[in-house]
Amino acid sequence: MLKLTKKTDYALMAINFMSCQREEVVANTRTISEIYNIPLELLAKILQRLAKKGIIVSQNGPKGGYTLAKEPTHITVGEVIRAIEGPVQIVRCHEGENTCLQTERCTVRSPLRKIESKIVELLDQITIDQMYKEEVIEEITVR
Amino acid sequence: MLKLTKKTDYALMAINFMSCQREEVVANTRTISEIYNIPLELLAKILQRLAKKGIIVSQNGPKGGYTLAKEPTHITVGEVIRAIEGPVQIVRCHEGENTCLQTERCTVRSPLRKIESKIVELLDQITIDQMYKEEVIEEITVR
DNA sequence: TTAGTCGCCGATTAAAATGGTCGGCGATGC
DNA sequence: GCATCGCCGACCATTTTAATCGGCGACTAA
Repeated sequence: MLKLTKKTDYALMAINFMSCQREEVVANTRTISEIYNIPLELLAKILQRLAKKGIIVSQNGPKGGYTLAKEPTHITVGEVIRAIEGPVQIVRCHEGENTCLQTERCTVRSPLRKIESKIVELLDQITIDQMYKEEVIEEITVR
Repeated sequence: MLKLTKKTDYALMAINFMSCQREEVVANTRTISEIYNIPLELLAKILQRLAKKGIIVSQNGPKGGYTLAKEPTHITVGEVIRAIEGPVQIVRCHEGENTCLQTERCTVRSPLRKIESKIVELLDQITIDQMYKEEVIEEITVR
């Protein structure tokens, strides 16, 4: 269906929240989960994944939580999507791996891959802080 | 996961097949299903949907089948995707309809919609006959 | 130093979307 | 009129996604 998972939505919300905090203010999972009505355990997992991918940093112990690992101007939407969902693939089977029944005569895989790379290019151009500036997105171009 | 369904893959394969036929040659479901190893009943449904959406035309009776309703230069990838999957929505909930728990404070819907429209724009620029010309896709640009 | 807060992780269940199947009907050319 | 094809709705199977549970271990404030 060419759509993002809820996990990705949650991830973007959380990152946006952190980007609105002052530097060095740690955001804990519970707070974010309550503000946005996101199931706590689910959000916890998502944040852990983002931390593992180096997009956010965790701080343990009481008064612990998360902060952004880098400036909102250096985190791209594509990066977040890949952290949560893995690589963007609009068609599932790749050249090597695949065993789908259409393999031999598949006429769509290769052309769709090119379209896919255009989409990835687009997603990698948009940073978190740009997302919230209408004008900016209007002006984004993909070569 | 930001990916197309198999149905869409099948639809594109079928349309590509028809576009390779000479004008006025009807392609029947069984033939296409055998060439590409697509389950017959499933393909049948897909073609019916494409016909209903005016992308292909059906011809009933023995020796019946389908032909393209218009030139391959006038069928876009976006159009085919919408025919099979409905409107492209990278985030599920719309402004009006939605009842999701994050509605009140959702910070991602609106920005993601803008990205979505960029993707749609891209898909609507690529026609079936362009899909198979590498150079062309390389040159596609989204404003 | 220790208790409570919080992150970390794997396994499991529930819900939704997708893929694929079945059976009957209607049109039409031979 | 009958075999061949498209048409259609209902159904089941599979896969993906969403959400939950339970236990562990790290850290730091008191």
